[in-house]
Amino acid sequence: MKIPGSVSAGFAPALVHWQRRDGRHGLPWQGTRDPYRVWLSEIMLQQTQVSTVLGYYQRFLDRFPDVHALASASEDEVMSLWSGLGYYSRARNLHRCARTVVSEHGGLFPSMSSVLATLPGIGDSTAAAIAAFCHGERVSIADGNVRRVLSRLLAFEGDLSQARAQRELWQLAQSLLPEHPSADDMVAYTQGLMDLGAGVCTLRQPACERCPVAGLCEARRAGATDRYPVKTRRVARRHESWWLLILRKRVGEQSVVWLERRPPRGIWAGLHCVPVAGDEAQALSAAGDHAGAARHLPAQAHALTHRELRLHPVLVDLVADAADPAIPDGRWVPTDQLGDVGLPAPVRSLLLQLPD
DNA sequence: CAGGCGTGGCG
DNA sequence: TCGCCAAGCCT
Repeated sequence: MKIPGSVSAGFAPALVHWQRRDGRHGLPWQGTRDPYRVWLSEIMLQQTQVSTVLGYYQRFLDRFPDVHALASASEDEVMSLWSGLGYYSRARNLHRCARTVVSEHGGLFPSMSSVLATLPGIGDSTAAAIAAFCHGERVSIADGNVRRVLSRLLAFEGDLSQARAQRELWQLAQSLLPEHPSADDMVAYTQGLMDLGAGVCTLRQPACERCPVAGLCEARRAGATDRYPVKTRRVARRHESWWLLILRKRVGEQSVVWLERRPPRGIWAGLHCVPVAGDEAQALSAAGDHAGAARHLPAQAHALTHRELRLHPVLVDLVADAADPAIPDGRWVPTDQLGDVGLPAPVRSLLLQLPD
């Protein structure tokens, strides 16, 4: 695809100028070139909105002020701080990445995006963001904002549900970069792409009247911003029912619940969780002799990207001297220490609101 | 390469 | 309620 000369010449300067005047400047990961802080923010922001990340980011920085602190932590502590943020492989890769940076790079993040992209959890887009923000490297990010902004700007007809079209659009993004940018230019340009996508060139009802490049936009000229980005594939969401077995007992003043570790792959991989069964009979059989005391709590829906879960919590109170459940790899966790383990969001919320 | 992987917000 | 998706990566 060929880019009109006016677009390739005008886009980057207009975007840089606009970002400096009207873009976002107060986010906690802005105004620094510390690769650790930029990296942490970029990982958290993968598929996650700014408003969601804010609280997690500050807590992480408070606990792990630098890459050494993070590398020295246990994986469980990292997971507990990540709990609720989702896409938990990001947290494990974050931890692995910190250890790799310390053990193989002397505690310093590599500068070049191509080297950054070899680290766990850092793909091409995140590598570009880090290198552009920290060192002004002339590389383009390729996130959802860029795909939407550029597919409209160029009236790009490729189907972005296919990898090939995404690669093609990324090439176009590279060709739209400022020609001879200073480091500050690359920071403003990269941030500008994100700011434009997040606040102006939005999915629904884009605010073209506030857009600095509306005059260059092909979709706008055709009055067809809603046709882009082109995406055909739909997400098929499977419905499943899960029974959550909550085993609880009193130990002195406090109560404890039985948690096991989720398998290393799949949903909530590696997190702590109450035992999960595929149907009611299995759940009650896991409760063993105590199944008679089972209380069925209200079912709740929980949507994941590819599945729609219907969660059926079953609460069983055991006597204080009851034997441990015949479930491997589990342990009793005091309810007032649930904040210290990585739990899936619905499980955390469930355990925090148990009836007496 | 297509599919798997969380959660919350929005219209 | 439902579908879509948000600063994507890994296998």
